[in-house]
Formats: sequence, C-alpha cells, structure tokens
Amino acid sequence: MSLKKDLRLKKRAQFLNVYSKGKRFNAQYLVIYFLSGKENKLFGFTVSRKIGKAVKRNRIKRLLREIVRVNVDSFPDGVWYVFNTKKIAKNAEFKDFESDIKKFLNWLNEKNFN
RNA sequence: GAAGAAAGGCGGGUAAUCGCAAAGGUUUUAAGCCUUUGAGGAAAGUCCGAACUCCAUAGGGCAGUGCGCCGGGGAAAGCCCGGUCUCUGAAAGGAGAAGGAAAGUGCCACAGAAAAUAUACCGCCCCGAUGUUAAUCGGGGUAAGGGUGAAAAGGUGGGGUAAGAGCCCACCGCUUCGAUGGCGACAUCGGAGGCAUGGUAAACCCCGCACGGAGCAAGGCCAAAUAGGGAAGCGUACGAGGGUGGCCCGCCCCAUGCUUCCGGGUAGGCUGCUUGCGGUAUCGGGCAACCGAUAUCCCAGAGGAAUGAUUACCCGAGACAGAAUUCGGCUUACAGCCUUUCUUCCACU
RNA sequence: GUCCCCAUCGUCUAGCCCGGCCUAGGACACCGCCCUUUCACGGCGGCGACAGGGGUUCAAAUCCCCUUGGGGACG
Repeated sequence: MSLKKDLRLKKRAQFLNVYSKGKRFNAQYLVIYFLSGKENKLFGFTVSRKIGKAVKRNRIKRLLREIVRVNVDSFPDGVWYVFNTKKIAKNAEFKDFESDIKKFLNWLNEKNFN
C-alpha cells in the first residue's frame, strides 16, 4: 500500500456516513465525496466491479493511493474523503487521475478563500 | 529445409529515487531507524475429492445422488499412469460417463405394407376359371428386386428352384465350445451351429461400488451500550412439543420444583492463520504414474484487504491474469520463446 | 470469500419434468391494410426469440458437460 493504514477509512459505516452527510465533487473520471468537521484526516477508495476484473481494480486503487500519498499535505485537515471511480475510468492513466485530483484541490482552495 | 504431432519448461531484465505489509533486531511512550521476506501456472471457475471445525452417537432401513473396460498408483476423487477395445487421421498421433437391451417396462415422430408376437403395397412364380391373345378374377407359394426411412430381421458371391429362401456351399460377421498366450480386459487358432440377438439405459430401470449434514462469514476466546435473565446439578410427569439430516426407527433435550453459581450475548477486538500428505538436490526401484533413502531449506499471511509510481538503458517491446483456512485434481483463459523425441514430404551425400 | 438460483421475440410469458406433432404458441408493443369524416376500439396480415460451444441420440428449446452473462443468501 502506498498510503499508511492510519490514514484510511476502514468501516462500512464510515463510508456510508460520508455518502449520506458529505458533499460531492464531480471530476472527469472520479466522484469525490468529502465530509468535514472530523477530528482527523482519512481517505477511502472504492472501485466498482463494473470497471473490470480484480487486476484492473487493484491497479486503479494503487494509482489513486499513490497520488494521495504524494499530495497528502495539500488536503485540508479534519475531513474524510472517499474516491469513487466512474465507468469511463476503465482506460484512464496515472496522469488522468492526477489532473482530476489537482482540480479538486484547487476547487477546495477557492471555496475556502471565498 | 518445409508441414505436423507429443512431452516438459519460461512467462521481460538491470539500475536509481520515493513508498506499502509482515517478521526479527534496536533506541524505546507513541513512533522512528536497520535487516530480511513479500502473488500464479492458472492465484480464476467453484466442477470433484480430502484435511480441519461444529452439528445429536453419526447406528439400522427406505429414498436420493454419483460413479462404472482391465491392471497399477494414490488419503481420496467426475484423479493420474500403463494396457485392451471402438471411432478417427496418410502417419506420428488424437478422442471415448466403454457394465447389462437373450430381468422387465416405455419410446421409435413423418414416411412406409410392416418399427419388433413380423408383415406383404408395387412385384415375382404356380394352379384353377373366363378369354383368340392381352388381361381379369379366385386360391396358394415367396421375400430376391422396387419404393419408405436414421434403422427393414445376417452380408457378398455361387449353386439350387416354378419363383424364391442358410434350402445348400465358400468367405466375412454372429452365437457357442475348446486350446494357446496374458494377473486381467482381451487376442490368436481350431471345431460346431444355420442365424436366434433392431436401436435407445447422458429413458425408467437391473447389477456392483461409494456417500450423514453443514461449512473458516465453520468454530473458539475476550467483551462496551441496551435489556433483564442465564447456566449447572438433583427429582417428578408427559410423548402433545422441540432438536439445521429428504423420511421412518433409534437417539438427545424438557413443563415445573429444590439447591448452587454468575454468567450469556450485540457492536467491537483477539484467535483459527499458516510446518505441510511441504519444497529443492542426489541416489535407488518401477515402462510410467509413483514410492523409498540421504542431505538441505522455511518459502505471502492481509482484513475497505500489502507488490505501486517516476526515470534511464537493453531486447524479440512483454499474453491471460492478483493469494484470503489449507492441500490433491479437473476445467477454462493465455502474446511470445526455449528444450527433447517422433511422423510425412522434398533436396543433397 | 463460501453456498445457491436463473437465462425463450422489443417486454411479460407457455412449451422443458416425460426428446419428434416446434417451420417454437399467446398477450402487449411495432409495421401495413380494412372499418371511421378523423382518432380510439375492433378485424385481417406481417415482423420478431430457444445465451454461446461441445457431446449422447436417427432426431435436442427439452437429456449431459463446459463457458458466458444476470440475480440472491450469509457481515
């Protein structure tokens, strides 16, 4: 894993909490849910069976984790994040996910300044 | 050299930087640092078989399911190896759920005379009657030919006959008896019979063999909140109830009372969890599957789930694909490459 | 992960157990014609499917095996 275990969402209840109470950001290949007001910073990753078989799903999760690991300091504290993949992410590359996440971070910063 | 067949193996490599998981060591509150290890031949499908765990002791019967040539291997298997037979290919080879249809039952559409106690549509032949003939009618013989069908009651050839027919003969097939070889399936040879026994058992079924059920989300331990009960022992009574087997018998539990004890259990956590019918090498036995001996090694163990990213170079430019309790198989997917053996054809010596 | 179930026209289904009459029936939908001034209703006709591959059999939607695609239970 390219991201420490302490920084990951683990329980199904936590995921459901983010889905139901959190906000949503649509990018090209990703849908990012986030819920603020928490005491720590956690990340969760979800890849549907519709994307492909186990090898492909694992690869996408690893790519996402790597991007988050590199940019972990750019994410605001006290927020839980969940990354979902869209169906078109089947053929996406590392750079595609990277630009999506950069876009999300810029959007967050703008909101905070406003 | 070309085309092809079989068996076995490999499944990009090297380096740098940043990272992940486990184990060990170390400073030690957390955490950090160092070292080592870290997906497959199919990890897949979940199609068989086991180990392990629980269920009521896993017993008897019925039902049900699966398997089915012979010998060997294996813990077992819808498994493997060797052989037999049948089918198939020019050959090397390949394929086969391959017992029983002379125990019984069922089915065999359409077509056809007839689909299993055989029968007779067109025919062929004989006799009789009518008739010049042709032919028609009646009685009988026959199943060679035609036609139908997936399949027509041994096949081909000859003799024979009024026409025909295993009616007779030869060969082939079949049945049966014997001999020889083989552990055996079976094969070969010889004699006899004069043909009886259509197909279908991945139709019911018969014979033989095997099978109790569930599955690591099994099961065990610790244990918030909430709710108040739960467990053990003894005694009595009843088959009416309950207990996850498809059913029956058998088996186990018990309403309630008394005594003793404090535990049961959800969220959650820990465990089961990786040393095993283990791998590798050498030697020996065996055609082989496999077995034995010796030496040596420890080789993933997660739990929203670890192997990734970037860069550089090389080549033939990298397929199918990711462990989840563990093994033995089967099946399915798979770019390209290597090794060995064999078959056929062509060329040369 | 472990254990199960299902697959037939565009949609819902019958046939499968017990093979042949299946060139696979019906309803809704779609298309054309008739009826009506027109639409609807009604009538007639048409289009249209056995998930894929292999095996058993004379013959497979049906029996057997493999694959593919859906769905469910167990936290």
